Amino acid sequence: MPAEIDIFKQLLIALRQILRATDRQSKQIARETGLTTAQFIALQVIDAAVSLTAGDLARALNLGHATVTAILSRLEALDLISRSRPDSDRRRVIVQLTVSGRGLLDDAPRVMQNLLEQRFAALESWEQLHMLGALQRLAGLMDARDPEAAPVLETGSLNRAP
Amino acid sequence: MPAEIDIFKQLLIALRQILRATDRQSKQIARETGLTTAQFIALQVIDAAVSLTAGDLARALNLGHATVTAILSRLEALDLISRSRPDSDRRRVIVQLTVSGRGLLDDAPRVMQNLLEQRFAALESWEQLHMLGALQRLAGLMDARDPEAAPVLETGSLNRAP
DNA sequence: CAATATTGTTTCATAAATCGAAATATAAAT
DNA sequence: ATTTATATTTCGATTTATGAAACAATATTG
Repeated sequence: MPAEIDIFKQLLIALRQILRATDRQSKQIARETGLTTAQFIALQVIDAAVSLTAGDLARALNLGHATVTAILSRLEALDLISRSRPDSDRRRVIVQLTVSGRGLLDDAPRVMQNLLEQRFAALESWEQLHMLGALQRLAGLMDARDPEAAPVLETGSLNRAP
Repeated sequence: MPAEIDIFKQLLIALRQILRATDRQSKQIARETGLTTAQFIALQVIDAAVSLTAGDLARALNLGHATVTAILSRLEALDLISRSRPDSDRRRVIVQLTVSGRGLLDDAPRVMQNLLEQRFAALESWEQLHMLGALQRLAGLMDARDPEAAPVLETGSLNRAP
């Protein structure tokens, strides 16, 4: 039985490495754009979503509503996002990128992601699929609910606009 | 070429799912132990390392020295860690878990990790290796340096004590 | 219809995280 | 002995983060 435990430990080690790399990346890019990490990540999530409310954002970031309100206020003051209340339900606040916000993201030096993309593209096709399968499987396993229900399109309302 | 891009996008989606799940997990456990997220994660890293200094910790967490000093001071005030200057080099501060610190980690409800461990253990052996291989490969790809140099034991001085 | 409950966001107060720059202390180098 | 480099802390200032309470709009239901 020691073998199984060891494999799991190694899995956690690899996972931590990935987490660390991702974290480092976010912080670096945030610094280069002049934003804080939280602000930059929020901006990315807003960009990735077709349409989302303040509450959606709080859920997506695992943050409290109050925290998100503060972050949004700063991003709004920087003219990177806009808030508006839809007539359909005037309690909601829908959040959107402004032109400046989109510009910032477009200009953001995505060196790390591009590097990963390049390296990934250099892999054999079968290995890409392999890796994707493994990651999706893992994501399913980490889901608090049914591990078999690993819906690829499960990101809240986070389907990128075309 | 659209196929390759799509696979990469899906990879990023799965990655974000994993990141989100991990984040949610950390926050939940931290709350249940009465610590903040930053404090709990720091404690985990300290635990995982055989021996580490304040600077090591800052590096491992991708945080500034000043930040780590503050976190350590709070953990020390809670009697969860201890600081000491070794005679060999009295500039350094080596950080260690106290008995209480170890106790807290042992008692911490690791439900999510246990859940993952269970589900992972339920996989076929070949699939475990599969997944591990894919994760290690990905971790290598995300390394800012040479992607081929994906040393499994590359965690700074973070090799868990036996 | 009106009273009530629910939902979504913001305000408020407070603690902690975060950073850069400067200060301090030790070690290493010349 | 000076100088240079390393390691941590202190200081000051902003941002993050949270829960509770306040508000506003919608939904429910009696």
